[in-house]
Amino acid sequence: MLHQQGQELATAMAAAERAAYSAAGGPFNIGSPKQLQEILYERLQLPVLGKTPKGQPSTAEDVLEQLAEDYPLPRLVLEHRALSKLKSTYTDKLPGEIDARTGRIHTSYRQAVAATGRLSSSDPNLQNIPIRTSEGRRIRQAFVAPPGKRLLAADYSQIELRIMAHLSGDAGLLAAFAAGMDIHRATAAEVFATPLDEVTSDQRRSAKAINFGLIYGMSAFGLAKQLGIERGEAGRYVELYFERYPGVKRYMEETRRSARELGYVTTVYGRRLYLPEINARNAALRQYAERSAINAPMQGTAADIIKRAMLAADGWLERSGRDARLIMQVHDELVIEALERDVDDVRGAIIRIMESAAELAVPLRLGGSSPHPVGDPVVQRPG
DNA sequence: AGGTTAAGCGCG
DNA sequence: AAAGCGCGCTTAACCT
Repeated sequence: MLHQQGQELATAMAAAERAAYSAAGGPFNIGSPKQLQEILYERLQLPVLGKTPKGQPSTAEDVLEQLAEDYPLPRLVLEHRALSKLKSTYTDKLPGEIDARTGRIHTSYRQAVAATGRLSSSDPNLQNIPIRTSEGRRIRQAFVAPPGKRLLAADYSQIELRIMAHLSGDAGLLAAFAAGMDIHRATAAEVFATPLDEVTSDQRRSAKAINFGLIYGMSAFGLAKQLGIERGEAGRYVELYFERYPGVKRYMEETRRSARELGYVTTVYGRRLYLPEINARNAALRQYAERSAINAPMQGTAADIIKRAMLAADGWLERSGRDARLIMQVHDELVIEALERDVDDVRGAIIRIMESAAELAVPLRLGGSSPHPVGDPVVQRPG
């Protein structure tokens, strides 16, 4: 199955490569940043829209994406890169990771790597198996349950934004989650002063970028870059957001203040992240620490919660006496393997356990809208 | 030959 | 001056 996809990827890569040579006016190593940089910025004289940390003209994805609007070569390079990433990292490698004794792929989780308390997965990393593109999703189809069993995947819906609502106590955000609203749509309606059912897809997309940006401590500059709009306009979005959700603004300010005073931030369950550079004179270092201060309580609390859910789920599965177990964790998602005949029971229990793993000021809910994951039935709430 | 770093990109 | 958090893996480029 992966072998077949590998062949197809190779063919598509060769086609993209030939087209790229034609657009570049001659052959070159398309995988070589140095050669590509020469072709783009010296031979073809394309505008330099970004630099690498070392000051070289960047050939990174977001830069090439912008250049692709006006020139043919960048799109072909991006296509080739996407295909090459899938083939080299997944299609070619995963078959060799199958354990001879179990016939399965086993990852290793480490508990003391990620600063926020997340698990990290390696050898191989099973927390970055493709899903965002259709070609990438094909790789997931290789992950299947043994005969008579099924895989269940259950992921939290917007857990970090729910934690932001909990931590900030913002009335508008709490109300939106209490009402079970589509949070990005609700944000768009507020920021753009539009009735909920008149929110455009563009407005929702912008609101989504704002919501994610908030979790990451992003500035108006970063938002502008992300949305491809003027900085002033991005600044107005942020201003409007904070007017509509003043509790969030207060929370962000208080988090920075407290981090400066204490030198650390904490999650809801008390995990600390120390930020020695929060008072640095060097602005870049200090601002990085500030963004970490904003992000860590939300990312870290989510990590705490899913760990509680893992313990509860494992306990329930064990006590239930069923032939069912936790297979893996992907930050806000658990994957369970169960007998076909037990699937409905296990699904119900997992939903209950994950949703009650923490008592926040907003309900915890599981996702259901996104087509999902590893193999088969996505765990959804009925109705 | 073997190790390290930089650039890039897969996921949440 | 920088500008969006947390990871791990692959390839190219550079080094010993």
